[in-house]
Amino acid sequence: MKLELQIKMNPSLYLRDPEQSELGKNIIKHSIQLIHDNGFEAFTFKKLAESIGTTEAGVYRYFENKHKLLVYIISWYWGWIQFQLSYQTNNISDPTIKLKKVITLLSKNVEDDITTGHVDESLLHQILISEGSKAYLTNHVGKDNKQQFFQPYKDLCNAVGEIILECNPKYKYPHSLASTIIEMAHLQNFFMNHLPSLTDFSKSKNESEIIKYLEELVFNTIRV
Amino acid sequence: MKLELQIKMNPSLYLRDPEQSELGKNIIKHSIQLIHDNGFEAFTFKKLAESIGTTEAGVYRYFENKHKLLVYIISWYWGWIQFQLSYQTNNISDPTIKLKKVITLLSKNVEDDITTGHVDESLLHQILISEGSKAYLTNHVGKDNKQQFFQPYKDLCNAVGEIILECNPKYKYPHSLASTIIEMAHLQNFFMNHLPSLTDFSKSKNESEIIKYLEELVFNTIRV
DNA sequence: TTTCAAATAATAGTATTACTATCATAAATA
DNA sequence: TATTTATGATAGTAATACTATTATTTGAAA
Repeated sequence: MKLELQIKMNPSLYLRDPEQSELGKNIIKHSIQLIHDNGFEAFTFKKLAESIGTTEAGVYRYFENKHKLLVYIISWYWGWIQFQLSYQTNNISDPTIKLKKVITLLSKNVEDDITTGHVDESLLHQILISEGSKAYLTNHVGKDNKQQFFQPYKDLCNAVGEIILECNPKYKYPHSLASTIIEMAHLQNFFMNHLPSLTDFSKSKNESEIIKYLEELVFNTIRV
Repeated sequence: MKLELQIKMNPSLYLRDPEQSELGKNIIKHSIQLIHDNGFEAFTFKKLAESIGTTEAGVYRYFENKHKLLVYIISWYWGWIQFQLSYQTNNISDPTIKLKKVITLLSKNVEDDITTGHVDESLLHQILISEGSKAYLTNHVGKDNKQQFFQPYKDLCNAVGEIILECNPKYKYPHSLASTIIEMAHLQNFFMNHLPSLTDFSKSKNESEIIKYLEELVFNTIRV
């Protein structure tokens, strides 16, 4: 028997559930590849359809527009990270170790998880770095938020906030620090690779330095 | 005699210098207003031209495309912030006070600077919060970087890094911490207003809380 | 086995966007 | 006065982001 990890998605994100058909799974798989390769701006449903071997109309039956598709795969990623987090911190009682696991999980280049057939988590991680903030940096963020599009991100932020509070129950900014960790794990990675003078990791280009930087930042600020 | 602040811009960003004509200044002024009001995605040269009372072709004589125009106004903003920074920290010797000034300058809602006729810095500050990262989160970041499009941002990051080193010459991540401060001053503001559960400032929606959060973060991490 | 509904494929069409090109005119300058 | 330069007016193109229609396939219920 094969174990398959299923992540529950917000149905408002899609018109037809892409997990339920081959075409749907192909849409997810090829979207991830194309957005990774050419960036979200250059990504169109026409190119996606060509890459799959279907038609534009076929894609539109699954997703209203490319923004919802982006939010879908990003939500999927946060759901997967949330699962990794609870899996990896299971049975660990020391909150400091848990928090270090969080930082590492968010910063380190991910390996493809074979239990999720059509999703390449390594590519997804790269997409999150370059395109992640485009999910919410829009004019319609309020509307999207009302439809719970960002729930997986918020859930993760809450979970990380909880761990921060376990480390120091008196710390006043657990959610802000959590969102700072999450965002900076990605942004410092982007800077390291594309605008290295905005970081201090230029020579090695290794995520372990980002982890050190973030650990120092986080543990110095919560140990007041 | 009227004092006018002129910020020197990278000529590769424009085809014709917008500072040198009324139409050019109008392009900057109305771009800022439109991008602020509707977001960068909804912003088009056609709408801009209509808003000014010129034609699309007229705008294209100044800027090759809307992305370069965005990078232009963002660069302008960083240049202006850099000037504010050196002006406000002039004659201050205590690096701790300087660094606090930096955090406040980046976090606090800006007031319109009357010495810059056609630019509304308050709107620009809002644009930086919602659209700032779109300047570099592109496929062509490497090409843009080679053309020095992000020099004003890097210069600011360096200047802040210098102040951090004045506070603690042994601190290992001055540039990463500088870029973290700059980015988080904006991002926490965005979250506070649009996704409040990612922060701990929900009730007040006041920038002074972001300042407190960042000060605690920064001074705890550099005082090792 | 038929039948019937659902999913998909094939094709066409529209409004908008992101440009490029051309030509006339007005203003500035030599 | 001649001439360069900026602007205005208009047109046109390829691509994007969709919507609509019809035909075909597939797979499950009757």
